[in-house]
Amino acid sequence: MDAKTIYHEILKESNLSATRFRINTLKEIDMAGRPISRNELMEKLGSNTDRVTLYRNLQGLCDAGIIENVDPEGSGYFVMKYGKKAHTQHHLHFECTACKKLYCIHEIVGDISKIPTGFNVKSFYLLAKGTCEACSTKT
Amino acid sequence: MDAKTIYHEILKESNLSATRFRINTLKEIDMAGRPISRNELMEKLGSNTDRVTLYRNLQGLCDAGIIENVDPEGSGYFVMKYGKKAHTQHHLHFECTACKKLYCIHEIVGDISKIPTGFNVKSFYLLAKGTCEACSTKT
DNA sequence: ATGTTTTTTGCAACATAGTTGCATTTTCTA
DNA sequence: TAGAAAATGCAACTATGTTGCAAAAAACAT
Repeated sequence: MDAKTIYHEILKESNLSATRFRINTLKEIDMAGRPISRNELMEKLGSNTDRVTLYRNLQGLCDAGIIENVDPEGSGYFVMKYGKKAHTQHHLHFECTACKKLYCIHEIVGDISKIPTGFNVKSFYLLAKGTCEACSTKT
Repeated sequence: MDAKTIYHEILKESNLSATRFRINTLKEIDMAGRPISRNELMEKLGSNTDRVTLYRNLQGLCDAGIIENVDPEGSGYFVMKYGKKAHTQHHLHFECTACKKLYCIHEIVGDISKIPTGFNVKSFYLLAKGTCEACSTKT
């Protein structure tokens, strides 16, 4: 089963049409192996990619539970949910302001249960910003 | 000493001109008593308020250390820093998606020290979203 | 208090991010 | 493979944030 067929299967399992656009999008997200931004996706998919179609498909893939947006505050960072070790929501994400990459820091987690009663929590994010080791050591 | 004079003094201490715009802006932020968004500020200051001037002044007031943006990820929530109990950065903020108000949840704090070495941390945020008690109980 | 200098304001224009509607194309189904 | 259903790509629009500059306001020296 080649790569194209894998994503075809994933889409079919969620009752989504296996369009070329969706297959290419999933392939790029999966190959990145880390949460990837819309802008980086645009670059990988080709600069002539339609912005609207990308927005709509990323939203649709999130709704279907195939991918996940781990940083809905900014412009979004998307990661595969399917078939990988669960990308649990409540660890820290570190965004490098230089290279724009997002790192998962599993050493720091949040405990929603300590939020006072009365608040109806829908989402919970831990985010740090700064420069990663690679960017910090550049001259 | 009336209210206007108080803000005049605060501005002068930071070597900022005590303009009507800045005094009104500080008054609204102070009266809110909680972190207030740019949009809410615009409403309070009057819909004919210039967007550019508001952006520039909020930035300037932050730079001067008079106010603080507790959510620089989204569109920003501003709170008085001066003369109040310190608004420490590392507790959770809860944003109500219905009324757009931001609540400080001091029960949950983050521990930056657990971030692995190599990462050069500049900022650190904890954010939850959902509905607050008032909005949750509305029909 | 008044005139001069400096800073701030308000406007026009621009840039980026995200959304909506719709005709055309692609994918699905029988 | 033909018709039905869904997705794509385009134009246009909204919201958010930024830059440059002339006019107005504030600060300052006299």
